Amino acid sequence: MASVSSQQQFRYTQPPSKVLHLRNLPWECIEEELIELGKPFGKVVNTKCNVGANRNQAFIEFADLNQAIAMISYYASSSEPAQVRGKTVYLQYSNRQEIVNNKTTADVAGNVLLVTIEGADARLVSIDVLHLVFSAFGFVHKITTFEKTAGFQALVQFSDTETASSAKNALDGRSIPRYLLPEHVGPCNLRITYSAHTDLSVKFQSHRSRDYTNPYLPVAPSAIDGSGQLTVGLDGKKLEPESNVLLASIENMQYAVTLDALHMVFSAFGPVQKIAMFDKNGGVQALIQYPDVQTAVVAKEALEGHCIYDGGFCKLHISYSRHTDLSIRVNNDRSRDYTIPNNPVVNPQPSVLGNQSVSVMGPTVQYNRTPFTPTPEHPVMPQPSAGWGHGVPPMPQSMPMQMHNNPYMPPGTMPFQVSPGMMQSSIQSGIPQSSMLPRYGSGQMQ
DNA sequence: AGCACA
Repeated sequence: MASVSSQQQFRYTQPPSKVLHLRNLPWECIEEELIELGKPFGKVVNTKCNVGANRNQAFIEFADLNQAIAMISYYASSSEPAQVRGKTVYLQYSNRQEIVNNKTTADVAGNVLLVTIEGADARLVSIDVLHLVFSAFGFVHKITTFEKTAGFQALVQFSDTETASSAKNALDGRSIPRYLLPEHVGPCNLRITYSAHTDLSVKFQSHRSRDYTNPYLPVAPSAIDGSGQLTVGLDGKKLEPESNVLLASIENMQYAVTLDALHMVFSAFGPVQKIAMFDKNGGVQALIQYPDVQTAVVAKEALEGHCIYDGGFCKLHISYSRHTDLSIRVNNDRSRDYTIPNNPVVNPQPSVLGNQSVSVMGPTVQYNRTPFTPTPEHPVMPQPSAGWGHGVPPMPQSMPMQMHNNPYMPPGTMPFQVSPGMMQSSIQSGIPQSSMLPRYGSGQMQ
């Protein structure tokens, strides 16, 4: 009933209303700014911002019609236009007499965000990139992704509303940093609202959903097979086809790297099934086999470019092997099949790590050592963890690493990059360090 | 730069 006549819709002079319609507002204008704008003329009793397709329109409602008239009259004759953040805004009477605030769930703050990834290549954004982006604001508990008519969407669960709000405020309307995306992927904007969810249900770790609080959650077969999904490394570069087998080459090998040392390093991310070491190009390389691609991905991302020992010694370079199952003919000091518990070891070497069991199944902690001084006998890097993924902090999750609250990068902050010195804390926390935080390109600001 | 209800 009472539909507004279409002739009245675009008349230049609307009949007065205590509701004013504002347009040409700056990006993501906030209710407080609207109140500030109207305050000199009267009492603003209601507002509605982020209206319209571009979300750059708004309404403000005064307590009294005369106050609205005062504001319109003032700016009608003022030499200075109404401005918000220095941007001229256009005012007119609304064709409605009151603001109807349909507070939807999207407006009610909660700890779960509904994220819509906009852009032609939105579905090429991997869940890992999303995790990285949102981890800048606090510990991300879970992420689920799905496709709806609205496009490619994700639900991102934080511990609390405050953390979720800080992420929403900083990221809504912004674009995912270019360097986090493969080169051929176009711009991807984030639209963020609150979800009514409080706790997401994640059954499997997969390319569609992750639970970073539960290292023991089974990995979905679909994730293991990759299903042709395009994935992106933490550095944003396109990866060669993922594999459960990693090829590690060791640079600057001042210390002999033993099979056991490699086993310890790589076991931090999951059960190592097989290792084969060999010489190539005057250096040492090794193939490390995990039971699944996921674990290998995590290990690669965490270890690439880092040194086994302090001082830049034994720097690892890791790529995916084309192998999927190594053939270990004999267990010796250069190759081993850890899936065969009692395989005789030929010419056994004294293990520098002591008498480790070779039973490896499941992410049980195998090297629960007290802190050690890094030496060739005790690689400095990977603290063994039962963590499934890089997003799983072995530390108490009730105390997620405190990131600085402002996600915007200070000038000069480098793009996401793991320097060797960060390695330890990166792995332990599972959360990017502040200096690794991505910088967010602003959405359209004008 | 021209009116919301998702």
